[in-house]
Amino acid sequence: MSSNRINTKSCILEVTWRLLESGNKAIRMADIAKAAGVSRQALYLHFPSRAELLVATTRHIDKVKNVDARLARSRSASSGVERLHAFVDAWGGYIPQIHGISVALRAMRDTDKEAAAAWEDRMWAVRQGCESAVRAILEDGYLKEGITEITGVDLLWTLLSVENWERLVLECGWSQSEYEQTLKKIAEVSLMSQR
Amino acid sequence: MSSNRINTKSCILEVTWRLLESGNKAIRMADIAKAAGVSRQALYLHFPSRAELLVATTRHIDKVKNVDARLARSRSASSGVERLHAFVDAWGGYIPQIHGISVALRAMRDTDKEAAAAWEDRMWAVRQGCESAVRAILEDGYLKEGITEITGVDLLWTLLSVENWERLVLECGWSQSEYEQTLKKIAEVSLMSQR
DNA sequence: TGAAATACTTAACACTGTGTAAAGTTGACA
DNA sequence: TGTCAACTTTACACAGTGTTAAGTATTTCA
Repeated sequence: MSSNRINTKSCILEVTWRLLESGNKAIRMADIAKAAGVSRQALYLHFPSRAELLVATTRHIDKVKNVDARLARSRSASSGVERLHAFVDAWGGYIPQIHGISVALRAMRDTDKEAAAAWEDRMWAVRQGCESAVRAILEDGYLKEGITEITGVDLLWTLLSVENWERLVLECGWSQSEYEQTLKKIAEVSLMSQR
Repeated sequence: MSSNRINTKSCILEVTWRLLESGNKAIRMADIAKAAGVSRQALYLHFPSRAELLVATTRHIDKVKNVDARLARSRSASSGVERLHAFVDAWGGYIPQIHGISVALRAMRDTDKEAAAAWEDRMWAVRQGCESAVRAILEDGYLKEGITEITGVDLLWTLLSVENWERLVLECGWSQSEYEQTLKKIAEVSLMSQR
């Protein structure tokens, strides 16, 4: 694991990612160091704190998984409903990839400002995606009566939360495609006027 | 605060409740002790651990707020849709009351078995409520095609999560009645066949 | 060849918060 | 008067994060 001198920093990021994704909550700095084959103190040579290591790990994952490209694809859809579907696919499909790190980041939110800011930032990006989907529906003239643009965004953003994915997929045992299909349907009937 | 000798234990429970509800996360044993006017060690004379103090506090709140009576009322409704509405009112209206303690309990879930079990227990009770609402809809013959009893329960249970309430009410700034009305509507269009 | 820089290691310690342990105080009650 | 219950005070163990300082090995470059 030490891969002598061939970029210890990215080795640490990879290992952190792997450990967090392993499902074991309560990953400590010592665990990461051990798995990366470096001393615990070496982690602090590369990252000032646990929170910043986690934040750097999310950025690393985003880069590897190319989240921008995923989300961009949803923006190219023409109609509102297509855009909605594409966004649910893009973000909903991304959640399982970042689930481990998201658990760790959320757990630190209460005590650590860095972590809180990083998570909020991430959620803000998701909200942007919701916003453009809802706006597309609005422009098509299909936004349900009684729903404003803002409440529609609030609603879609809430439906697509990581916590809801966790509950349905991890706790209730839904498959990823059941999750995606059902969320598309619920988003539709909640936001769009039916005909 | 010390209310000399007039039941220190319930004084501790009250103070714990008040502190958790104050919105400040990161309430420590020392904070509770100070607010209750006893030494930190006195807490351990009444409660074996922080987790068990929190669990006892939830039980105390349930007793004071009479959660059983609240939920029982929803069971007396005759039609499925009435039952659904009554349950959203009952549980949705209860969430703000237990929000503080729920944050603390969820934060401990990862590291403490007691806390995890207590929260799961609570969520199981909510799920029961969802179950009887969905079953009533099913018996009325109004359960949406493509939705089984179980997936319906999963869905309603997810919609009514504390996390969704937090997002809509605390983050998005919805009023409690907006929350309740909208959730009733979404539950309806998601679970019931429209006519 | 040798000095300096880089990337670590080892070891020790400060700090926070939980939980344990033991000895001392106070008031009620019999 | 003695004893019990309900505390208090003090001290410490333990885990995990983060800091500090001194030492080592390898590369770089003058």
